[in-house]
Amino acid sequence: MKRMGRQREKKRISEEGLQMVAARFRILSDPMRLRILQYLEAGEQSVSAIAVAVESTQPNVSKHLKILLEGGLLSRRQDGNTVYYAIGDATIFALCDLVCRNLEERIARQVAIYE
Amino acid sequence: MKRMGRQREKKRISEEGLQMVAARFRILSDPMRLRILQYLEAGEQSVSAIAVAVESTQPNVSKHLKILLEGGLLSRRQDGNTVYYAIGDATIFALCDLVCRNLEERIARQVAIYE
DNA sequence: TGACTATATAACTATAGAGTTATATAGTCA
DNA sequence: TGACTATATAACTCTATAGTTATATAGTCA
Repeated sequence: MKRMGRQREKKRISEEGLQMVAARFRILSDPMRLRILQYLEAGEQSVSAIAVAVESTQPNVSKHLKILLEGGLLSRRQDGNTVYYAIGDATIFALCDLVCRNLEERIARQVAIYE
Repeated sequence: MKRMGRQREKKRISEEGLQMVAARFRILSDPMRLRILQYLEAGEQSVSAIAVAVESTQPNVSKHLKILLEGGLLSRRQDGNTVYYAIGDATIFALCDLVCRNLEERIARQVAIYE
């Protein structure tokens, strides 16, 4: 017998819930944002450092950081003139790992066809 | 000592890999597609049945089904005149569960602030 | 064959959003 | 204060895509 929490156990997700889930996936559906997240996996970084690392412009990176921050995926810390962003929700890496593993399997299966 | 597979163990993801991951997230970033997936969780269904269930038009549903099929998330089976789609990759439900759990926690935390 | 049904596709509209350039904001330091 | 730096925002362009309507395709059955 499982834990029978308030939800879980094969319940439908409400329309509002589906929109929230879709919005979360949408945040992760941009390569630039994934690059930023991957870069921040090592620890917090300033905006300008991130811009250099992901090879984009500062305004573009700021915009993406805002999206990630408002999505709750990052945290923000200001020290004097510079602003540091860091991973605020490590769950995303579990998500990405799932997707990566899955894609690897699919590719492996495709390759297997030709062997 | 862990399994030391070909990849894994904190490796960077290539630019191409990031684009594939982003594309996968993009497929899941639409509420209508999530509705379709949720409906199909119970088992395979015809296009017209899906259209009714998700309250959309047949052409619109067909388009989304194509996206999901090409993304490898669905399988397709034709029987005479009607076409049945089914979940082709159950991993997506693990993904959605992760996101849902996460959102629930976030909401719970927000609520807690006001108690 | 022709009438009918189920699904797919084409063409179009409307909107969202990624990137750019220019500028505003806000902090530091002389 | 003014010069300088770091970040945020505004305004714009361009592209992608969700949804619609109309039509094409392909299967069934008389």
